[in-house]
Amino acid sequence: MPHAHSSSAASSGGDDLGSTDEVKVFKDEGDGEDEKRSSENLLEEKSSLIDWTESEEKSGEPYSGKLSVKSDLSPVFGFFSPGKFEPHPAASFNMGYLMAPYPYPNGGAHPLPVSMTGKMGLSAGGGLSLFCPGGELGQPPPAHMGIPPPYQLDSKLAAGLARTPMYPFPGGTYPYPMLSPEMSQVAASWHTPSMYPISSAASGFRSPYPTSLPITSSSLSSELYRFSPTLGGGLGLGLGPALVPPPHSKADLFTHHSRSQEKGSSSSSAEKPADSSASNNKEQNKKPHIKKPLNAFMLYMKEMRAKVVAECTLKESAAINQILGRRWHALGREEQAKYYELARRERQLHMQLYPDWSSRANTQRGKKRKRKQETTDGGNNLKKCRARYGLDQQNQWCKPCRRKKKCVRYMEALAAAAGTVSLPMVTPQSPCSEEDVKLEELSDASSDEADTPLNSASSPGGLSALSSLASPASDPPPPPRNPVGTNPRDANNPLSVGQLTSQSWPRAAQARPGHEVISVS
DNA sequence: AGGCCTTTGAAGCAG
DNA sequence: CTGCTTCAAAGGCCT
Repeated sequence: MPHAHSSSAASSGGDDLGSTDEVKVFKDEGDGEDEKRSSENLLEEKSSLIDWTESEEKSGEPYSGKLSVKSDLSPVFGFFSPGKFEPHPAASFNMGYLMAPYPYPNGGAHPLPVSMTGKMGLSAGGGLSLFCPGGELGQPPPAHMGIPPPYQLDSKLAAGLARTPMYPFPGGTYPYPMLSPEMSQVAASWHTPSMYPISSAASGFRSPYPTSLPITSSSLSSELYRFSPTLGGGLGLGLGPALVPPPHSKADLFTHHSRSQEKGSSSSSAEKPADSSASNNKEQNKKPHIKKPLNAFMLYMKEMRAKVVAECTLKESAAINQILGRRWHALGREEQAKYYELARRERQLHMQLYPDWSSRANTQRGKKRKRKQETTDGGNNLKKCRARYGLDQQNQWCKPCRRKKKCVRYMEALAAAAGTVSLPMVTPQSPCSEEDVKLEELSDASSDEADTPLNSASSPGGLSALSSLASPASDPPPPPRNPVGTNPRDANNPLSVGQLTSQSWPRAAQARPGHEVISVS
């Protein structure tokens, strides 16, 4: 492992093995009305403290742990939504593999009020509501309950690194709160606690892996639980509904419940393949649909969606996702690291559960393939719009051009040539909350920094290209976000299954449409 | 009823 | 190797 944080780092990046970290409780100190609606729930759920104890990492047994439930305190695992914790056989366990220390009891239900964001963070110190509420900035929570960030980002880098903005904002700047000196300090020291309740429906995390056992609430049964790699219950991976009963049958293993699948149908997804057999061929029906594991951003969205929905009146996911995308970029790197780590575990678990699964199977599924994106014209079409209307009339561009934000490349290329990075073009998204307004204000105030090339790296890969420049030699080197290491199936992958290292960052400088990283050379 | 929108990241495929 | 495409979640909107 070329980087300092190999598997050993996973055991030292904040949580000593064998030690027990007491979960810091993030509690809303505010007294607004917002608390009212969940105060009762909060009180009720301040009944447990979950301590996560990691046992020593062993080869082939990368993650075994023990979860113990205490009383009197409501746990908040950083961004992990705590909630009512039902004592479960898995509350104390020692699983052999990939058991994530993220108890997500109650399906991710969160004891803290949703709409408190308006008065936390920002109002307190001009910071983000994403950050510590109530001014409790003194001590960060455990990194991610035993999962150290891939590496410790030095504060300077954390302060300076912003990613290429994906969204237009008033003033042509991107609201990177991290650019604020205050926020840089916060970012360097804090993990974002998830302070918001997540409705059970939208809650926490879906159960991407087979679930079948009806728990208590039928409406929640498919959402709250996910099964463990051992299929014997216990803590599920990461975020989601952690307590997962063993599936009844193998068929259950391949049953995915998701809102999208259940959309418009009262039948579960498990039944759906048979229902839609008319349109699907038999082969496809035989093969249950195994969904892709959620990536880091998806996990983040899952957690934060309810919060944004609560803050905003709008419920359209498209708009919500835009906001979440902004916040994702505004998120500190350590925060993101947690999600990357979780996503990595998701993939590992998924791989363990479905060794033969390939995403190709999903793309070739009976479902009507989504329309191809401008393949007929190829990339030329994108250039046509730009050439046709120019950058100043991007509203004239065709949808795909705008959607793919090809202009970003163009603009970034120009900016790179000029030594600065300009903004991407996207349909404007007005902020829905005070927080977002503040985000924009912050970005305006710090637009100069934001426009520096250093801050233009896309997340998170873009950071890699720049981090070395930004970080002094004495700083811990970032993990090599090399392409090789990202695919656990890759034989060369240092993070192959069975290993758990701190390396969790995605490919370096992965070029994405509209999210291109400008290499600084 | 089902696709679209919208986001980021992962993975697969084509050239 | 690079770039493109699809899918993962979500829910209102649109056809």
